[in-house]
Amino acid sequence: MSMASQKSTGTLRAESGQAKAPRRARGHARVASLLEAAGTEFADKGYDAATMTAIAARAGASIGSLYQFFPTKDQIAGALLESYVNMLAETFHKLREAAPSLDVSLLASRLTRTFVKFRATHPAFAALAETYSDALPGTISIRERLRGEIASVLAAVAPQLEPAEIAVRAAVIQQIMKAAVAINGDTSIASRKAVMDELEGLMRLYLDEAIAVTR
Amino acid sequence: MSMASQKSTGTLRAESGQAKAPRRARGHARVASLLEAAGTEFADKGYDAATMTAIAARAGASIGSLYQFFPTKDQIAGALLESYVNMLAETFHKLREAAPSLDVSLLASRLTRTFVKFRATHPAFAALAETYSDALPGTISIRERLRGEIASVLAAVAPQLEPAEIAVRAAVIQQIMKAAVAINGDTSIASRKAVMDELEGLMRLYLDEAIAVTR
Amino acid sequence: MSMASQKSTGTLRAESGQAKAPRRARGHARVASLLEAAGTEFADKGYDAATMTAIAARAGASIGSLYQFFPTKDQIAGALLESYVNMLAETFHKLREAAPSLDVSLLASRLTRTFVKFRATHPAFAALAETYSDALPGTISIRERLRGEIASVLAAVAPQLEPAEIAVRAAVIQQIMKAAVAINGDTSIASRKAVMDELEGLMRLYLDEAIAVTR
Amino acid sequence: MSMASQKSTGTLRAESGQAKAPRRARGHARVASLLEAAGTEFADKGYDAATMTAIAARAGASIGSLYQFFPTKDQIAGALLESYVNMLAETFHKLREAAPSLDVSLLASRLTRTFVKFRATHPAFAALAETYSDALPGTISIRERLRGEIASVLAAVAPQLEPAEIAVRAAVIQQIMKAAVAINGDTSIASRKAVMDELEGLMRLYLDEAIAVTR
DNA sequence: GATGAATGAGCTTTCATTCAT
DNA sequence: GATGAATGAAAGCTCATTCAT
Repeated sequence: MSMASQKSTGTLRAESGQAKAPRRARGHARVASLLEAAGTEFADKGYDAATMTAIAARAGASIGSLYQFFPTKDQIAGALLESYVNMLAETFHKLREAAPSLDVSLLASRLTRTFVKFRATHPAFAALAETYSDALPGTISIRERLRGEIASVLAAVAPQLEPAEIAVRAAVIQQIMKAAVAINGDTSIASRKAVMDELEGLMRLYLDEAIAVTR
Repeated sequence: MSMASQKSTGTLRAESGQAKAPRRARGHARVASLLEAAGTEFADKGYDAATMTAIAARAGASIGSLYQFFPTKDQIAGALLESYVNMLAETFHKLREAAPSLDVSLLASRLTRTFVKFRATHPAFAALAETYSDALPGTISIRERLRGEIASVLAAVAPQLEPAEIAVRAAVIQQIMKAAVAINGDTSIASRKAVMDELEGLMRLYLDEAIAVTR
Repeated sequence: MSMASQKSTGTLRAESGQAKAPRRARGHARVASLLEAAGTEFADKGYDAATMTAIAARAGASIGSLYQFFPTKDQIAGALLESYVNMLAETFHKLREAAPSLDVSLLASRLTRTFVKFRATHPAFAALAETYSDALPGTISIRERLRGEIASVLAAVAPQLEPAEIAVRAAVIQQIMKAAVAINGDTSIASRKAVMDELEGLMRLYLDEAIAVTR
Repeated sequence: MSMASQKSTGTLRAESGQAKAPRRARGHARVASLLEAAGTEFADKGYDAATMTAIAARAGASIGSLYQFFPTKDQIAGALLESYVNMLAETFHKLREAAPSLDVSLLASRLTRTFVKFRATHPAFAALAETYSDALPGTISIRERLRGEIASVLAAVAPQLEPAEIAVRAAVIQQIMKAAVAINGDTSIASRKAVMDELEGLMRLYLDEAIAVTR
């Protein structure tokens, strides 16, 4: 088992100095194709079972080339995860801007489907987010960061809420979003569509309550 | 990475014939201590990083002895997971029996805390449930089985609901229960207590709606 | 480069818990043959260039078998070195007992040739002693230990000397012994025999002085 | 282990054509800084553990630039070592000129400290000298060359000695000089100062004998 | 049944060296 | 000449599993 195995050590990205940045056009292309390859590999196999060799092979690169830019398995996973989080943050920013002019039920729908859609497009996200679920001490975890984004969307539609109240509700909303992903990926559920609608209804209910709360 | 790694092979518990049952009291004690050792090892390291050698060592047994009872890593994990699921089923059975005489808010509280408590007592459960989240074709997954248990509790308090309706609602309730676990284990949340209460409120709301739906 | 590389880290045998002791006859045989193989490999290639794979191959063992008993390269080197040091200590003990009844020139000869002979019989000793020349903090280095042995021989023939005086002279004697090894192994010296004699003369001179010093 | 590792291959400096000489001032500065960087890297890590990449980095040069001037690791080590040997030769030349007018005890002191001082100023010397201790067939080893220098100093103060006699004594003196380095670097010796003095005394004794021998 | 030795495929990582720009 | 990307053999080490005693 590698040192990077998430539960065997608490260190994780502790030592992960940033992956060496490419300084040439060729390098940029390589990094991009390596990240993409890593994405498919992690999605296919999960973090632990994914191998550096396989990632390099998928990218059509030599193992040495992979290590040139990502000196550890942790680091390529970290880089990938960071890009995912940034994309998600971007999505949330847009949602925050659109939110005030949005019908509550539409907002509920958007929120409920944000993670679901993202996961469909970037299937490695779940595997990595799970592996890197705990933050380093002194760091902000992915979960925490995304919760902050949700909070800012919520603040945009329910400005009258206290920050503490927003934080609590953002945490709940985040869980509903995650639940939607779980449901969506659970092939053992006969009527997934119905459950998804139910979840969306719950989200709407919950948002309504938040918005109406002090009115 | 091991060949047994869940995602790297499609085999999983495929070959898992039942772990050989011990014939004598001596054997039962061994099996029990091996399972316990596996539990702490999996909880500490996660499925992938846990090693058969470490499990045997924790149980004070030799590696050969471990393999006598559990011929693969999969099988000891499977046996452990099964025992956990049985314990949970037992909990749900009790809850189902108590449910009709329970206040809705009390039932909400019980449900919300069932997984939370169980995870506190059996920390390996989460690690294994995650690893073995997907069922073998033709098998029933853990998730599915637990959802069935939840459904039966729900049926006990809302007998007027159609089976399909119950199935959908059970799926949602299961997600709220999982959310509770997530919240409870997320140290990055400032006011975990408040979020837990909020979640319990949501559960109550949802149960109320179910029970009242056609009345 | 390995973490065990002597100069890149100050740690060396720091983490080297003792190599796992064999508990079966077969294991003992294996350990013996592995140590012997390691001896020839280290002698041939030096510590850094020696490979674990080559050691296992020389012993006719699988790489796994080697690691069963010696979990790191450091540890097999350490075990080997320790056995060498013990053999040398034994030699010194015998010399100490014989010393009082020995002619000074004979003692000089014996001392001068002790390391030379040992190195001829155990060619890996030099390579390892060099690599592990620095002691861990709180540990006693090989050099130090052997110096102690020399001191005890000296004390046996010059009992009137103060301990501090003995320590100083033991250090010098040790250097002459090492010099003898160097000379003996230096093929670029035309008249090695003559130089060896010269060195032996120097040793005799130095011993004489020590013995006569306060008489 | 690298292919260049000295003991693993018989090649050594065999292929070491001279490192390409730079044509311009710019190049000279580069070479100088590369050599200096190599010096600190070898001193820090030892020959094996030192990496070409690290040397280039220390010099603020690219790896390609390093290889432009020193096409192999062997060659940069060789060039460095040669510069060291030349410096030492220079020191010996001066000593030879001063020797006739020097008190024997002063000469003893100078000789004893020559290597000690040099090593303090050029800590990589020891690491490299060790690595390249054996000469290529047909070549003259460093040790041999320095022994020649010592011989010429000795000849300056003891002109009546036969060349063969001088060669033998030079070999012994060289060993005492090396012993001084060893003592000086051995932190496990309580009274290093006393041992150094003792060694100097031995050197004086030995020189006296040489000078007086046929007078 | 218990024990612990044996196995070897496979993993992550390193680094001297080469090459295209 | 400088740069940094590319390469891949090879190293140390792990661990599920098998087998002889």
